[in-house]
Amino acid sequence: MRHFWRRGYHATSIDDLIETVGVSRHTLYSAIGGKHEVYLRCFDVYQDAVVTPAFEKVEDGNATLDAIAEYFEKQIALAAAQGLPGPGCLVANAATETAPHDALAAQKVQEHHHRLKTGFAKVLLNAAPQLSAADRSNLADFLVTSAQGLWSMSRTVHYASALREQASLILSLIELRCAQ
Amino acid sequence: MRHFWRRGYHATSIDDLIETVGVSRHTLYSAIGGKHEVYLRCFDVYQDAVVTPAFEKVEDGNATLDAIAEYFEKQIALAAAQGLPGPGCLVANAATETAPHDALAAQKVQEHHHRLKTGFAKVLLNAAPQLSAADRSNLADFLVTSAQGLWSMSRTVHYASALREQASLILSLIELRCAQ
DNA sequence: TTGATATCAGAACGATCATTCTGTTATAGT
DNA sequence: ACTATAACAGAATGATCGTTCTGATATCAA
Repeated sequence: MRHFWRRGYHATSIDDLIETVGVSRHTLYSAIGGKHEVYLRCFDVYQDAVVTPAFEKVEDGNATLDAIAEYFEKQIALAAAQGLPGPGCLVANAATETAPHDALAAQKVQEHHHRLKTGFAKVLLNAAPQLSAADRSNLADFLVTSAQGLWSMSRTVHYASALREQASLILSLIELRCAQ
Repeated sequence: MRHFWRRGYHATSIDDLIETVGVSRHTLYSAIGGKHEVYLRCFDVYQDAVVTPAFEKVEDGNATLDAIAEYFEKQIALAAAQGLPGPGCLVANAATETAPHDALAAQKVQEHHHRLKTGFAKVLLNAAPQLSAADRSNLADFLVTSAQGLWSMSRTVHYASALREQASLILSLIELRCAQ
């Protein structure tokens, strides 16, 4: 997963995978099936290992905008810990690299976006109940797109501070809109 | 350029290039140098052929927020004309695929981001002169990140309407902030 | 201890990759 | 018309790719 995450699908070879995991070629193929199957399974691993720890507070029924700030901050801190320019987000990377030509990867991306949107929408329902459902839906989509932009940026940027400023600006704009 | 744009660097082969362009292998290598050199030149071609036509109004000294809306709309219309899910933006794709492991590509991405930021900042200076320079700089960065997010989305989304809603929401948030 | 299962290291395969090289043909200047 | 230059098609090369296959080794229940 870490190889696909950092280097992408095409730039990761079977040798990279078996060398890092310490498993034999035969085992990889007999147990999982091949490179593409491994890739697809990585999305599920990524959800459990990376997305859930940072995002589950957002998915809590009583979350506020702070939970979104915490999601951003956790992912930025993770990126900084792994070294910037960093790996970004496995799913965001897949959205640009593989999704347009890989229906199964595209489905994993869609599922992730749906998860994010649902979480963001739940927070917006708490934070700005006066907004229409359509407005909240659009704002949730906006947050998904913003996350996509942020994690793309984290692959080219050298300082976490740039990402933190971006994240806080996104949230301040949301707050401004919610206060309307 | 179109191959790199749509399929990315690793998924594009020399055969793809010479077949599409109608040039011989020998000519490609003697005239340009190799795959990587072709790739790097494509960024310049892309600036002239795609970015400038959509963005030059933003770079005009007297541009308003409408010019940014027009930039978004032109790129969305182009994506829709090429078929969604589309190729997105060559530079945005490079930001996630190659930039982290290719210093020269990373430089092209940086130059593009700087171009966008400078254009956006110029508009903000006209639209909201009461804001501090730091605020305008942050908002310009935000617009760069938003563009990155939008063009990433355009590689997974099936309807241009989703992109148009996103673009208009981004602009409405900017307007809200500028009216403060 | 035996036998079945699982995992191992590594060779082998066909395909594709980027790149270089070999002749041949077209073009353009004199 | 002649010559030099440029572009051509395509073979050849060495490397790497994903995948399959082979035989050896380890694990573990009976």
